[in-house]
Amino acid sequence: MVDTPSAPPERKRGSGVRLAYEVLRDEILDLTLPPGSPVDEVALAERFAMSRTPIREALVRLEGEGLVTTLPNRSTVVANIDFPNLNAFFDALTLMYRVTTRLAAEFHTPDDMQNILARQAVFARAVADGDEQRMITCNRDFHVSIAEAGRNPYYLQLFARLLDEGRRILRLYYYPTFQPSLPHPYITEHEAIIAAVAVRDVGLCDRLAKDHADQIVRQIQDMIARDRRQDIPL
Amino acid sequence: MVDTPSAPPERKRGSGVRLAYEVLRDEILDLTLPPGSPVDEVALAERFAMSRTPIREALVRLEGEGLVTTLPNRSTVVANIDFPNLNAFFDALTLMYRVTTRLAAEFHTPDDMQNILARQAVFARAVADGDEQRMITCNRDFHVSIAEAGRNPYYLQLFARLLDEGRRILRLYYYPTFQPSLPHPYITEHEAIIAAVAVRDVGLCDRLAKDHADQIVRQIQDMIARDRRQDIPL
DNA sequence: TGTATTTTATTTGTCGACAAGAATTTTACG
DNA sequence: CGTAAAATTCTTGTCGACAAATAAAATACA
Repeated sequence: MVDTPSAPPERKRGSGVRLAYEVLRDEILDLTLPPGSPVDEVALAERFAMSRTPIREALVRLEGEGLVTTLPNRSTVVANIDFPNLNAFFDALTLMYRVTTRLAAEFHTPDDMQNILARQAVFARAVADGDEQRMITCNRDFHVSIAEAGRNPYYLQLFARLLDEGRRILRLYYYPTFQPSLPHPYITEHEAIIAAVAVRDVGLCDRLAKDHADQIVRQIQDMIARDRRQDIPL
Repeated sequence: MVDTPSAPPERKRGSGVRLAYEVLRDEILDLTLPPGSPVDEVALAERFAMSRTPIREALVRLEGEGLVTTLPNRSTVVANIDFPNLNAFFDALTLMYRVTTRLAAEFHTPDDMQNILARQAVFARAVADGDEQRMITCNRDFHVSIAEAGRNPYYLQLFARLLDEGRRILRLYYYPTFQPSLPHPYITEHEAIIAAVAVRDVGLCDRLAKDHADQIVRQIQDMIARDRRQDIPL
């Protein structure tokens, strides 16, 4: 570890919690920190070269978002993925796809459309590169940008949380299903959604969002089913 | 203030944050701490007879729920009610009423029904007593119990947050609209919802929940409109 | 007297340390 | 050799203190 041993705190005041929060959050969603793994405060404090106090505040924030679970007086662990309630997740995810896209059709501004198009371009590049990781996060960012155009912070927050949880699930079960050279179905679906939002066709947005969500849900379910078959050798 | 001056910390370890969190949360939703009022860490530390550290962790939690806003390196204040986006609030609230009641019809167990009936009884008692405060919180608890029966933690969390925000808004604008001796419309509406949930009539639940939500939204809008007319003397 | 600048004061963000509680290991005893 | 009790280690929850950043007050100056 080549860090600066004698350096005084080379970090801006107040940025400590955010740093720890963002890094931990990313590592949890990446599964770099797999579900159930213990989160040691002192180890993190050493790693980020800061005291335990900002680490704890970052953990409190992560607990509020359901990404870690704190056992009182015992260790805090990375939250498990709630498989028993997976259909609740699918249900909420589908609904949020629909309502955010509908609202985007109603309330988007020209700036929103530019933002959405930019995200879609980044996503398309990730698909072209065949980079699964970036595909997942860019897909998330694309739909978040649509939700932002819908201007409902309550939906936006829940939707973002659901998309993040989906990121964990996808990363856990991902198998390369699509040939990278063929046009990715998400690309064309995204383009259809963009067009429907642009012309403010609420009904069409609802249908397209539902189809998109259903496809993603089906994809995840297929991956899980395939995985389960391997797991259970009765 | 009759507190124990020389007493050593007469409080269980680990209960400090929860105590501060719950009290502050209640006072914010009560408008005992009105929106925009500053939250002084040292004053709270003295008041709760604890160090600033647990106070800060409670504030981080509250910030995660959007109940306080932290200006970096500056004071943290009780979050304002977002009037410009009030229709976003109404939209989300109505949707959550609908989906949670629908899911309750699908998935409720006998225990859930008992719980729901108990909450309704408590609510009815608050109505009979004409206690507006308890009416608001008991109404919240009633709908939360329905959402719990729906078994979707994502909806439950958002719904609870929306109902809490509604508690603040109602407390801000409440005028006694109903004669306490007459049967309160919410009572009969609740009873209709309970019956529809019990017989698992999803469609009826959806309609009743929507009507109920619409009525609450209209009530709030009326109160705000009445208030605005007084405020603006052009 | 009004404005700009320095000084003071207040409040936050962070730190190191200590004590309580739980998990683990060691010891005692059958 | 196995089980129960005691001691130890380890991690967390809390505390008091210090320094940075901001706000407020005081001072200088036109």
